[in-house]
Amino acid sequence: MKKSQALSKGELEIARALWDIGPATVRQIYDQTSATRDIDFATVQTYLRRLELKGYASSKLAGRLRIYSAKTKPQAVIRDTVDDLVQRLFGGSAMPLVRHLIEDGDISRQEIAELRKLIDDLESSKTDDFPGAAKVSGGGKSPKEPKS
Amino acid sequence: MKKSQALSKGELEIARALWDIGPATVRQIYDQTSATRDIDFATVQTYLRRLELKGYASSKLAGRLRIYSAKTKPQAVIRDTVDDLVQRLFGGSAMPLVRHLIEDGDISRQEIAELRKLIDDLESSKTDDFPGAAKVSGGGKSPKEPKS
DNA sequence: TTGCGTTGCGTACAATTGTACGCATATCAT
DNA sequence: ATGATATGCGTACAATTGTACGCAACGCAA
Repeated sequence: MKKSQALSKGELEIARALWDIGPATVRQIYDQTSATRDIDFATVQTYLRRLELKGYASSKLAGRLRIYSAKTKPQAVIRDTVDDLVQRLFGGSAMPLVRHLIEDGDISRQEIAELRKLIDDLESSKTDDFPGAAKVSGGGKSPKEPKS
Repeated sequence: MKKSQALSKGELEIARALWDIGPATVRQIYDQTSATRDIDFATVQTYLRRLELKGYASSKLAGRLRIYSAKTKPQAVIRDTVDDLVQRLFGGSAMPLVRHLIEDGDISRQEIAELRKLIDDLESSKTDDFPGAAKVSGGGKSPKEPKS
């Protein structure tokens, strides 16, 4: 069977809003999203419907309002999305993207510190480990696995 | 003026191949790309045509073969693409993406070293981020060249 | 020279994506 | 009550994207 359908850019945007504010009505998502970019209420509605269709959200009627809830964790979707991009744009290696992000000046001074801490952790957790045996401190996540 | 049209995922893939191997015939791009993923020769042809239409490539006939050349630097396209993703997925801040990439275990140990170096450079070149807060710490590093 | 494979090029077409209309209700303020 | 407003829901439709067919011309091997 087909693997879970990927989200389009627009859908991603809505999904993000949904993650952000938790279970919400169309209007709430609309308010949040339209603050940043020009979008129609009905369009948001459609996106949410499609999000549900694709299995990324669920909804229930509460009175006459439909409440949408995210059904998947952001991490999973983000991973898939980013992986796909990395695949197409860099043939699969993440490093070039990291490099790009860092060199492109999108990282603030303050964030550099955090970043350093991050790689410190990473380094210590990876020492003398076999490839694939990486363990990330803090988040008990399942290891990456070959998909498709 | 009209903002340059974004590239679709498929187009990005082809663009990457084009950057990779430089000016090339359809077949060359096809060979390169089809090694990784299943794609039709004619499809590659179409992508290249569209790439040219959108202004990302140019081409000329050499004998009876059409040679395509990338017209834009990868950096620019990558930046636009990544920026867009970051916008939609993280509301504009790049850090969450960096964090994701690092925590998701896609960075090898060797790359960590490089990453650290990158950060060092960044830190020293960013010291005058906001006015009046000049506090230089590092030795003279090669300044980051402001590209566009 | 006769095929056969290759490429250019025009064209096609289904799926997906972005965007939204319109109607039937339901609700709220007056 | 009544009209203005909001929402659900079905439906629509153009643009973009992914994928490819088919033909004509070209060049190489037999």
